[in-house]
Amino acid sequence: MRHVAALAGVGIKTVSRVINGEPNVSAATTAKVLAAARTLDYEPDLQAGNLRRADGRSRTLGLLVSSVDNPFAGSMHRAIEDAALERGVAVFASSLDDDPDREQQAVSTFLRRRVDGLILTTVSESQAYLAPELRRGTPVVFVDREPAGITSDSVVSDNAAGASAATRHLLERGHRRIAYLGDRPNIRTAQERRRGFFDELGAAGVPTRGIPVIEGLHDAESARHATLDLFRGDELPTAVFSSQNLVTIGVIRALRELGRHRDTALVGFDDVPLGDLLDPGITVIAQAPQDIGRIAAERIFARLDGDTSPATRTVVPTRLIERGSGEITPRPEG
Amino acid sequence: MRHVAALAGVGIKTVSRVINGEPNVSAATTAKVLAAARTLDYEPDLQAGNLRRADGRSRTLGLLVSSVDNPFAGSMHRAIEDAALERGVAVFASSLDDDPDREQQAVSTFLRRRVDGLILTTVSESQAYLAPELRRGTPVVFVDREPAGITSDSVVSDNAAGASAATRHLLERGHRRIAYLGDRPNIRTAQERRRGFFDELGAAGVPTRGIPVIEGLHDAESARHATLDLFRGDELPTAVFSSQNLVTIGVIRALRELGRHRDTALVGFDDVPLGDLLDPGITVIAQAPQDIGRIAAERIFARLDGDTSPATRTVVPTRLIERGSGEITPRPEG
DNA sequence: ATGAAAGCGCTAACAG
DNA sequence: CTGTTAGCGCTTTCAT
Repeated sequence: MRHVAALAGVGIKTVSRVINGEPNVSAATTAKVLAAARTLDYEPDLQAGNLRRADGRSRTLGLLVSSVDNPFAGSMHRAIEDAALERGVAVFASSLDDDPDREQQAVSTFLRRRVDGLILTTVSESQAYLAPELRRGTPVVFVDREPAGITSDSVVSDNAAGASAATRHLLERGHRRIAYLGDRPNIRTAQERRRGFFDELGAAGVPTRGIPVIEGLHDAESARHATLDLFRGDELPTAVFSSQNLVTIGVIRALRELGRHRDTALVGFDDVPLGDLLDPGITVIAQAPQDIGRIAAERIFARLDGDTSPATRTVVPTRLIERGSGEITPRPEG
Repeated sequence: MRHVAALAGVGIKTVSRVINGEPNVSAATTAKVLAAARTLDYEPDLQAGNLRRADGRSRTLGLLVSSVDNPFAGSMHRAIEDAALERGVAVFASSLDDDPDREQQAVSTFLRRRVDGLILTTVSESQAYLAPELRRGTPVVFVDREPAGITSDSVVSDNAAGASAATRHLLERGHRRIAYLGDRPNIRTAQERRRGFFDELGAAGVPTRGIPVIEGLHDAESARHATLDLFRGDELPTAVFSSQNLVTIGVIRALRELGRHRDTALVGFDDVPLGDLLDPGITVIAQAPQDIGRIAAERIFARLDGDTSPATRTVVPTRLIERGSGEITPRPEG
């Protein structure tokens, strides 16, 4: 900046004014400065500026997700990025791999970089460690999973209602032996889905004793194995509810291997890529990751713009998409 | 930091030493400082430190891809993030949507934030605008697409060889009327794939006059329409080569609608999610986005570590995965 | 082993 | 309209 000022033959502050488009600079001076900046390939240093700037904002956001390599996270990320771009805000992303230690480390890393806000899919038991930062005024929005041990804005799918809808869908088609294949039970989202499932069975008066429940599934392979095991017993389920997209994929693989994909109903929570092209098509409770991301970004920016109202909890509805697998009726013999 | 120093009753520099783990601080002092930092919830400001730090590094990388909401980009992103994490480097990601203006804007934004290096899937005709930055010593690695108008490290798939392999695969099964459905022809990657396709036809002595070629396809919908149009004519192709994953998806949809997915062969460039579960399974030329990302990150860090050897061009091999759609033989009548 | 002073590139506050 | 001075939070250099 000094160099530009020297080359343009003006004061350093004038350069600052031109770069930031502040008023009260003559057109001639502006032109001179711009020319000098161009010949020197000058790029202003945003970080240095933010050090002194009144609002102290870095125009930066931190996003923590299970993995950036995951369709759900990717959609959310994209929506957040688009909202951020409009405000000249850049986004850091970090993958957590369901590791609580990594969550705290990543949060700390972002805080050191003075992100203006944090959007996170938490994986730790409690996010109380964020309290001091929150008190300091850094907005934090929880997406997909609600916070524990702390109060802050959250944007989540209607997990219980979605799971209920899926279960009802299967019950209405006559299924009674519906297997529940779930994620790790310490994840609140998984608990909600489980609750929705059992509440609906209860409402229908279906005894839950005989219901096969397998939990702790975290990827397609473990879900595949669990499904294969499940079908080794007698009293086979006539339908499966899977609580997460990777689990759904594992179930699909297993049912195919067993040759049971045409006579066993399946409804999965969260959409599956190309689910409409499979045979049968996969009936799912689709979430709206784009909406979740967009709303989360809106919350962050509202907070940054001074909104100090109490923490909000936004529930984004899910949608049942019938594609075939969920409309299979029970085998006559059970 | 001043506050911490005051609370601990030491000089500000001592705090700096403790935080950065520098030697020559007594254990007692270290403990005092750490305690003070904890009670004040102190997080060092990385940006402020970098302002004065000798190497002037921000420990930050910029990644530019078509869209963070895209399986290929997601895999690459993840691999880069993992490599960066080991070195305490955070990653900014930005989606370009094939918009050259957006590319330059995003690059500029990242430069202003003083990223230590840039990894980009370029969409502009020429990247000559990066020359000054390159001269200044910022490493730039091009991924998936090679640079034009500038020389720098690049990591790309073997596009021509992959397309050749796909074409050979179809020729060997007796196909002669193979339709080519391609991306925008101004993309170098698309050109390479096209070249591989026609080279292989030429090598086999197949006349290229009658070969249906449709280009300029950028998403699944446009590809679907193009395929539907293609099958409205007479002299239907017996096989299709699609040059990109979204195009492949569009072709699959169209073939299904036409009821031709079992008698028309299809090989797609780039893998398709769940391609193994479709019926028929989708034969593809799979790329290795994780490898590309990993190698790109390695290049960046090697440059940052002082490697000044000439620009390298790393070609990552592709792999033909047979799943059924590519092994369909021509209809008897043609 | 510790601290004081200077300065990184910039913006804020206040002159001229 | 333009320039000067101070200082953001930290690291460097040099002294103690």
